Amino acid sequence: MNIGEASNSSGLPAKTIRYYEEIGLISPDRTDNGYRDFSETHLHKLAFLSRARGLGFTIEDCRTLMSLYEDTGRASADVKTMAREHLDKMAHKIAELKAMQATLSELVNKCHGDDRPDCPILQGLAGENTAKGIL
Amino acid sequence: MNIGEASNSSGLPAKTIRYYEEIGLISPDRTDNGYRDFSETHLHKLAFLSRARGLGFTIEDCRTLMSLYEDTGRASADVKTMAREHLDKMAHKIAELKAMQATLSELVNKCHGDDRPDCPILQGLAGENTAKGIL
DNA sequence: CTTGACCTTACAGTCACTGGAACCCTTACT
DNA sequence: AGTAAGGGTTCCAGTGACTGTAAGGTCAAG
Repeated sequence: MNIGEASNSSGLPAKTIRYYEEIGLISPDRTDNGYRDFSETHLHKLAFLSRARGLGFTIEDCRTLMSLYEDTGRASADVKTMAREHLDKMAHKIAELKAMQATLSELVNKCHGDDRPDCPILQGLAGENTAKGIL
Repeated sequence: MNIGEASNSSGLPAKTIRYYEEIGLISPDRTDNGYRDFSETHLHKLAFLSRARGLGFTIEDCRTLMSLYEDTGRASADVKTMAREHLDKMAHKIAELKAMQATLSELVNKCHGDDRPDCPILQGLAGENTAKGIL
């Protein structure tokens, strides 16, 4: 199976699959003409990577997760620890985004948004309403 | 005022301020010895940039926001539009993260996390529970 | 025999910094 | 006058995870 089909099957762009090979996440065979040749096992790995990336794990996390997956003697605690650390990071990121969202929403609500230059958003960015403690 | 003080005053690392100069976001003067020299106006701009970046606006957004800030004939509608587009992106990002969080949480809850190899998290990543429609 | 759709590599670009090397300037202390 | 600490300067490379592009090889159909 060549890279186009592997791409369709995994949902990963062909470019990404080549990149994954370059960094050693996957090692497809080669046919005589030099084309990459993906087996079912390779497709399985690509799907695994696609899901792990889709959950926001870093490439290095994916590398670790793959090796845990292939290590039948792993301890599930190790996987759970990684996952929880990742959940912590996500929660942190969400909180950060929500804080930004709250601040900007407040400024947006104050801005009449017409053709006049008066603009609470710019004033907020310029620090002109520190008294109100928004930013 | 040299770059160290400008950094303290704005909260931006000196390296970042140099970078902002490099990309034309700010143009401090120079003293005879070649050191950057920041005026009050420059500090004001740096604080503006720091707040805008802190709200997640991209560098290019910051460039636009700065020029709107300096254009006393601007229409507040233009600023509001940018801000709303940014809010949309943030909302989208938050939703994405929450979806990941929900999926991974579910897997984590199923994982006993001990020294045995059986691991629903890895099974999920491997696509072994598509029947349950988690991933 | 050519067209079009595939595949290959290699290199540059993205975004917003960050780290590091090598060097210059200023101030304080001996 | 020497020196050491703690500024500052430039330039280049690296980060993460791709993505774009150029230049070219391969394959199946008409």
